[in-house]
Amino acid sequence: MKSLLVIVGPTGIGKTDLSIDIAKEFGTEIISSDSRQVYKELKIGTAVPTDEQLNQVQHHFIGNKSIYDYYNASMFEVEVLETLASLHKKFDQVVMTGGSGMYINAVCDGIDDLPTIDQKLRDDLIDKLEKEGIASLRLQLKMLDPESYHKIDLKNPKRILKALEVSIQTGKPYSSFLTESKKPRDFKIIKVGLQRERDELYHRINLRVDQMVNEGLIDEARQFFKDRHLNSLNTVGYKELFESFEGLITEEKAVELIKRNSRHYAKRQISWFSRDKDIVWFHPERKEEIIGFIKSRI
RNA sequence: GGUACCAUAGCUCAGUUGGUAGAGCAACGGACUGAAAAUCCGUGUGUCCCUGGUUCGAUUCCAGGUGGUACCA
Repeated sequence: MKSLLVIVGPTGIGKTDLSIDIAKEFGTEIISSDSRQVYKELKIGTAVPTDEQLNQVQHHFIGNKSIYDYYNASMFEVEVLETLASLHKKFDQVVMTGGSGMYINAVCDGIDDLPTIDQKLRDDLIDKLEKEGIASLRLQLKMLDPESYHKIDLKNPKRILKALEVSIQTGKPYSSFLTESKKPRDFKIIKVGLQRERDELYHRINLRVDQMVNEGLIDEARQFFKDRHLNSLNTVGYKELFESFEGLITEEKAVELIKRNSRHYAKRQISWFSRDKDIVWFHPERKEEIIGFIKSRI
């Protein structure tokens, strides 16, 4: 049976290097599952693999979209399944690595089918949120979809917006679209998680941010200052620099915040992945053990 | 060497007229179904420098010690 070797872990843990080694070991290619590395304009701040690394192993889903495109986890699911099907014709194993938990889940378990939301409706709801406050949206949700109202986090505007968008556009409650079931996949999924001591991880993150700055992160961000409202640029490493360009904070402070926000991001990833009981955890330097583990499962 | 001041959370510091303590930042824990590097929720984590004294009780008062800072030599 064909398999997908999924390598996960927080930002800065060492996924890229290990994945290349694993892909070489199995003579295969890599699918990136990173919601920001898909944007071709964002290179330094998203820590995409170097040209040298990209030349060693064929990568997919890196720089294949533009920051001006609309993109989401469901689109990622569809596109990856397509790519994976064609890769599996050539390779028994394919590696997938990245830190975007929701994107990974979309590929491994699938997400329920929902309609694409009309941009006008989304804008109107955001407008309503700004003008009338979250309480107004809550009330509307309570009427349109009482089940979601009881289930979702009512303090989180994005959750309420999502449920409302779907309920309004389809005329059916958002909760009625949720099946709470996994989509079957015709390949085996093997999940490897990477972990290190927290201090060590944070040290690596801090160093990597300094390195990004040396490589020209500030210029890269400045280039897209005009596009700072785009969701694709609501990203650690860019949003902090935009604030410094606006004169709200110093550049030095921005770099400090990038480090802190990257650490916070890493923590959120750790929380997300630790819930997945299928993941087997290793230290990134235990390459032989990891390869042995994969071979025992395929 | 002398004098003065200081020593409280990871850091910077506040505070307790004697009843074991708090703020900012940092940190920690969690949620997550199409914007997810997003968004949201929760948590003080402490030999109050050490030893002895006074006291029912000392982080607080007293003495000595240790470390630091400033000034005088």
